[in-house]
Amino acid sequence: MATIAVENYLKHALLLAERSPDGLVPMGELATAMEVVPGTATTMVKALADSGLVLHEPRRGLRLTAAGRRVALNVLRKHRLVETFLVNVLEMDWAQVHAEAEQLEHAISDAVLDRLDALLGHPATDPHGDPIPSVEGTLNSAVYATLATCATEISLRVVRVTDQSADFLTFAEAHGLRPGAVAHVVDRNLPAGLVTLRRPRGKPFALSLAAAGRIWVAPNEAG
Amino acid sequence: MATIAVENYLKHALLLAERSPDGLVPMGELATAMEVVPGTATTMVKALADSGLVLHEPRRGLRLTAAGRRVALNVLRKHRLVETFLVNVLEMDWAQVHAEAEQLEHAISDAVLDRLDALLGHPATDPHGDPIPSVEGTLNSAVYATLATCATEISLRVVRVTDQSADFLTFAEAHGLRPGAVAHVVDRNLPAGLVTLRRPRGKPFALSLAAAGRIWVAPNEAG
DNA sequence: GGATAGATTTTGACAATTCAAAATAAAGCC
DNA sequence: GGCTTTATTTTGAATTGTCAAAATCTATCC
Ligand SMILES: [Mn+2]
Ligand SMILES: [Mn+2]
Ligand SMILES: [Mn+2]
Ligand SMILES: [Mn+2]
Repeated sequence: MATIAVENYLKHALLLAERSPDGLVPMGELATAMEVVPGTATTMVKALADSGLVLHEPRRGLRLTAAGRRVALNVLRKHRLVETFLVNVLEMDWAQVHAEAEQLEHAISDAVLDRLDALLGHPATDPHGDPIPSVEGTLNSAVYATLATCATEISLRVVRVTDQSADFLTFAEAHGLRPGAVAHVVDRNLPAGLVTLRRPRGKPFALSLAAAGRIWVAPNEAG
Repeated sequence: MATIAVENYLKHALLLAERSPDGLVPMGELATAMEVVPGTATTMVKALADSGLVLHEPRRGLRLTAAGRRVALNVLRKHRLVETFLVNVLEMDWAQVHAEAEQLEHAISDAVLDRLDALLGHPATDPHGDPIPSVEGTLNSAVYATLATCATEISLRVVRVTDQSADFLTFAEAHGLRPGAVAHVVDRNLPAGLVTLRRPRGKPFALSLAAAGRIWVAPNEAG
């Protein structure tokens, strides 16, 4: 059985590898994600390489092996199904559940995972719109436009909020920016770094380009 | 924050202290419960004593302090509420849930605990009839008769099954011996070490005195 | 009252995970 | 090409939790 530390390293390696064209994860990025000093990441990556869970390319970075990816996807599936459970069944605040899931993802057995999945009706995404890996180990990695990059003056549907910080999620929630919400970009002022939004029957409000970039959107078919 | 190991030691210390008249837990019993060699228990108990969670009486045993008891009750509450959730909501096998709760009890925050408690309707006992400590830290330690000691030929209600092993629980379940079930002792043969039971509309069946001692019963008021 | 058996403690060691700080490699810049 | 900056690795040490085996108590039994 993978230890909690091993599960966390592999999960973060997967998330970073997904955002990298060639799947190579620099050591420093992993260390930052894990909130450890670089030397600690090096030590752990070497141990993971010895267990066949990653490939270590010295001074370049690391890659998940098939075995490592399998473990990482299982942990990520647990994380996101737990978040969905905490929000949909226990009615917890979506800004809080990431921290809870960070612990629970290591304590849930595959048997409990299956029951949770059934209870929730086999959801495809978690409360933030993050895709839930399937039991078979496939992960929907579709990329969308964001409020920082999408067309203006057309109706949009929020599909994903890619920031786990409680502050940001509370802000998003306060403005109704949850997956499924409808909105459109009224104006984008690049020099000022501002995006102005409006939701149906709502007042226009502004957010920074950086914040807008964390909200993924699709054209609103029904809009 | 107490580590997982510390939480487990304190929880087992509490369970052993509850079954001891003066609250003194011999080192060997703790070591056996924790499945470690005696020296390991000594080392840990000294560390717990340094943190003010137990009192170490060398060569005699240990006692929980108020602080240690508080932590232990919180872990036990998590354990038993999780078991209840797994059986009542996720519909898992009551023989399986102890092992699952053994992990989950360390991953559940107090916030999640509160929500679970509300979802379950503030239960007083878990699926095995084990009392769930209250938020305030009280633990119902009522002692009942067992099938090995109770009167014969009167209607009984099962109130508790005090064995966490999956094998025993599966056996009990197969004979309908869950808390709430009604049965009576047909015969008790001490030399043979056998107790013969019968459930309403069921065939008589036998079990050992040792097994019978793990099933707690009360007179069946409605019987 | 001393030998003995059983429980407990001590000692020395190891695995896992981490940090601080020094050493090294790579990449980019005159 | 040598110099500088930055990322990575190495080294030495600490912490937590564990075991094996030796040492030490303590209660009990002639
Ligand atoms: Mn985690
Ligand atoms: Mn999420
Ligand atoms: Mn446990
Ligand atoms: Mn129980």
